[in-house]
Amino acid sequence: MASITQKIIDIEPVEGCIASAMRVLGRKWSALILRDLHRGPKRFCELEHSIEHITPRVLSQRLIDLESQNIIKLEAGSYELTSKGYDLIPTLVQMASWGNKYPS
Amino acid sequence: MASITQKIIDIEPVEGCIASAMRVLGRKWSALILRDLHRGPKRFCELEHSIEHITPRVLSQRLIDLESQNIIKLEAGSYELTSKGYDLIPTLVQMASWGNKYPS
DNA sequence: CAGCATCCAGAACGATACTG
DNA sequence: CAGTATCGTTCTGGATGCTG
Repeated sequence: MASITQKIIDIEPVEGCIASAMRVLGRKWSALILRDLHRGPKRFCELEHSIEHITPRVLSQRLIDLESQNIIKLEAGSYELTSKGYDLIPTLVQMASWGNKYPS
Repeated sequence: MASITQKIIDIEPVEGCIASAMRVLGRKWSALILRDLHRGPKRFCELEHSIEHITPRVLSQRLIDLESQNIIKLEAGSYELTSKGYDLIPTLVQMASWGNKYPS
């Protein structure tokens, strides 16, 4: 009982907050970039190689998006997660576990 | 240390799983519809009224999407979450809590 | 009430080629 | 290496009006 109530309370007033997360994660490749950077800093070309099929144009766009939202930062030629970006990892884990339970 | 390693292991092999979740949550209004249905079954016009600014066309599209993915089902004139849809709530809560911590 | 049909504007993405 | 420039397509969603 309490847990269901809790969930409602958690979500109820914060639809804008869900939208905030979606602004970060809602575009193609974003989650993959975060997953990659979660393992450690990477340079542009490293990301380009580890994320199959992404084009430099889109990678560049996504990196600019994420940087402008302070999810990642460019440090000495490498991109790395900020703490704000790192805090998104639990959400990614949660999504992955759902996707794992219900493969499509 | 262990927790970081754990996270990497959780995410590493399942990029397709994150994509699965994004196919559900990645469209506009989807999260709001799930949040609403999480409180209980609702009819078309109830959703239409509780979700401000959504047009019937888009609501209809989203409902069809979600139903075809077995996230919701139509039961006696009302839409309700399936267990698959209900299992998405923790992700929504996680996203909301992130968005709450970092308001945009 | 519960949608569906049309039309349209803009965003998002992909392919390819090019530059400092 | 680290991107940027151009071009074209597809995808999305908003506006509006109609139907059983």
